[in-house]
This record gives sequence, structure tokens and C-alpha cells, in this order.
Amino acid sequence: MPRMSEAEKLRSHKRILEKAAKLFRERGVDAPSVSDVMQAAGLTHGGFYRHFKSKEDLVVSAFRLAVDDVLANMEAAETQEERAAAREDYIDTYLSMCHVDNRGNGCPLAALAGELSRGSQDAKAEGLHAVERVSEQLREGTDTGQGIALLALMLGTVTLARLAEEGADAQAILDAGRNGSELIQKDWRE
Amino acid sequence: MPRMSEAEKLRSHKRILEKAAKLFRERGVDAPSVSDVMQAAGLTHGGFYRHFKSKEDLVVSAFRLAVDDVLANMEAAETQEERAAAREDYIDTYLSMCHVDNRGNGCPLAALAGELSRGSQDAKAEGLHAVERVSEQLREGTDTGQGIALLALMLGTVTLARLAEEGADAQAILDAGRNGSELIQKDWRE
DNA sequence: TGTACATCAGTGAACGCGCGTTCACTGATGTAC
DNA sequence: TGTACATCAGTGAACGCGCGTTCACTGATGTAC
Repeated sequence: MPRMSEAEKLRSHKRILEKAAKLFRERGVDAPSVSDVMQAAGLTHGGFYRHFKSKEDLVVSAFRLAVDDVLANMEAAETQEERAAAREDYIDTYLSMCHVDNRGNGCPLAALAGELSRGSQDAKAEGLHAVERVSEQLREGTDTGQGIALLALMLGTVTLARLAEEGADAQAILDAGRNGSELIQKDWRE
Repeated sequence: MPRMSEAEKLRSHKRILEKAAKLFRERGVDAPSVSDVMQAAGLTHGGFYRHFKSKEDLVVSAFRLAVDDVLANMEAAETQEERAAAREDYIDTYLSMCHVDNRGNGCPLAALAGELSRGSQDAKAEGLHAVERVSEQLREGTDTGQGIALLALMLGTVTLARLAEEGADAQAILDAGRNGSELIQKDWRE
């Protein structure tokens, strides 16, 4: 059957990254094996090293793709209004029950920041870069601090809510986070 | 040499828990093996199952001990002033560079919430219980929401700061978190 | 109080298992003439 | 354009390794008489 064409390889590569980005966010970076990821991409584990030099390489690349994905709407905004709308939508979705129990498509920092910070230098650098990109989109004025504080509060809120199994407790945590986020947005404006 | 006395067993048990509480916070729940923990406690891995029924059992017990530890000062406060002072100290220490690069004795939720939330029902329940205990100590008035929002912001801040290697970036993140935490405290009071 | 015996904390070898990675192989793809 | 050949994407068996857990064993501890 092999060998596949160059175009086919590119498609495989993209599929591996997409599946990895989802699996790692869902179950962490350790739990899904290289075999799991390759199987999800419709391939066998042996071919993995034609695409990535190690599992760690995959983790970093998949994390970056996940960040690209969640920021796509905000980064694509061309006017001020588009950007403000995309930003509001991002915050609203972030602090929703849907985000709490849908890790696979959610914020990669909320899902993986803890593990990345214990990982290699590369992993930490990629994580920090994500913090810069996300907080940059989240801030309203010129102060980077607002974006960072907002991201920290939202990430913390979702992390805590994920400890409560989609019940009243999780909703209470989300509500508290939402109230806090409004304070941060309001006060930083004045 | 075996068998040890009952008193000796209790001391071993405590030592295992203390070392586990530190190792898991430092390196996550997967990285340290049962052997690692037992070795840190000055024992060999074989005796582990006289103390805990599984590694998961140890994780949950060690997490609880860590929560007890970090809350000791606040929960021991007897007067309003003592409590306020302990609370202020907790927040100050939490948002410090010392906390950022000293995971082993730091907030167990900041270190492990992500992993616990992907764990067993027991692990999640223990994590949620910790959220209740910590936020209870953190709130100033009657609204639980303030304590939760404050905890979420602080936990998120330290999580992000840990991606930056103890440099200016980490300090900027801590500063943003500190500003945010003051907003949450001030506004909730009014 | 002294003795005989059951208990069990701790040891270290051994278990099966799944991991990340390597490798010989296949055969369609891409290339050189 | 057609042919001969090198490349290499993907396969699946195999590698060493460390994991969580089990187990036969040791000998001091705790207990019953």
C-alpha cells in the first residue's frame, strides 16, 4: 500500500496534529499514547516518527495548533467592532458549562498549563507564548496586566469548575468567575 | 529486622504521606512512582500496601494532607484579627515568586487541580472539597463567590507564572494577578 | 511474670503490562535519463 | 513520453524499560495463658 504521495503525507500530518490537540486536552499529555494518537488519526504507531521526532515534539506542536484554533476568531477580526464582539464571545464561551465539560476543544492553557510548566524548556516556552497571545487579545486598553489577570481568573475558574461534576457546584464556580471577570473589566477601564 | 511497632508504623505512615504530598505537588501525580515515594520516606516499595490500598488512594490522602497544611494558619485563627492577618499573609505568600518556584510546599490546588479533575470520582470530590475549604477562608463577607473568585484568580496567576522561568515575565504575571485580586477584594466589599 | 504463638511491618524478587522508540520491510511515488 | 531506479510514508513485530501490584519470607511485636 505505501508509499503515500506528498499531499497525502501533509493530510496525515494535519490529522495527527488535530487528533493529538484534542486527545491531550481531554486526557492530559501522559495518558494518550503515541499509538492512541496515531489510531485516532487512522494510522499505525510505526509511522509516527516520519512526522515528529518524539512524543514531546508532538505535544508542543499540538498545543500550538490548539492555541491557533481557539484564537482564530479574535485574531481574524479586522475592525474594532469585530474584535470587541469576538472578544466578548470568547469570554462568554470560556466561562460556560459547555467549556467546562468539553476540554477537547477548549482552552489549551486551562487544559495543559500545569503539565507544560513541569515539562521541558520548549514546552514551557510554548506555554508562555500562548499566555502572551491570549492575554494580548483579552486586554481592552494598553495595559497588558488586564489581559493577564482576566486570563488567570478565567483559567482558574474553569479549572476549579472541572472538579465539580457538571452540577450546581460547577455553576456556582462559573458564576463567581463571571462576577470577578466583570470587576476586572470594569475597574481596569476607569 | 521487621516487624516494627505500632507507633513506628504510624510514624512511617505519616512520613510516606508527607513525602508524597511534596513529591506529587512538585512533579505531578504520574511522575513520582510508588517506589520514589517509599524511597523518599526511607522505606522500600514492597511495604507500601500495608499503608494504602493503591497509588490512587495515596494521591487522594496526600492531597488532603497538603490542604490541611496550607490552611493550618487560617483555620487555627481564633479572633477576627488573627484570621484577617492569616488571610492577608496567605494571599501575599500565594502571589509571591517564592510560591511560584516552590511547588512542593505550595497550594495543592494550583499544583494538582488539573490532574485531579481528570482522575477518579474520589479524586474530584477531594479536590472540590479543597475548593470549598480554601474559598471559605478567603471570603471576607457572607458571599462565597468572593472566596471562589479570589482563589480562581490566584490559582490561575500562579499557574501562568510557572510557565515563565523565574524572570521578569513571571513577575509581570504575579503583578497582574495581584492587581486583579485587589479589585476583587475591594469591589466585593462595597 | 514468664512462655508459646499468632500477627504483621517491612523486604526484595517477581508478575504482567503498556509505554516510547527502532527497524526490516513493502510498494507506490517522484525523479533522472 | 517511456523506463529504470531511488526514495520514503506507512506497517507491524520487536526492543528495553519502568510502572503498579503481588507474594513468600523475616523476625520483632503484641497477646493469650
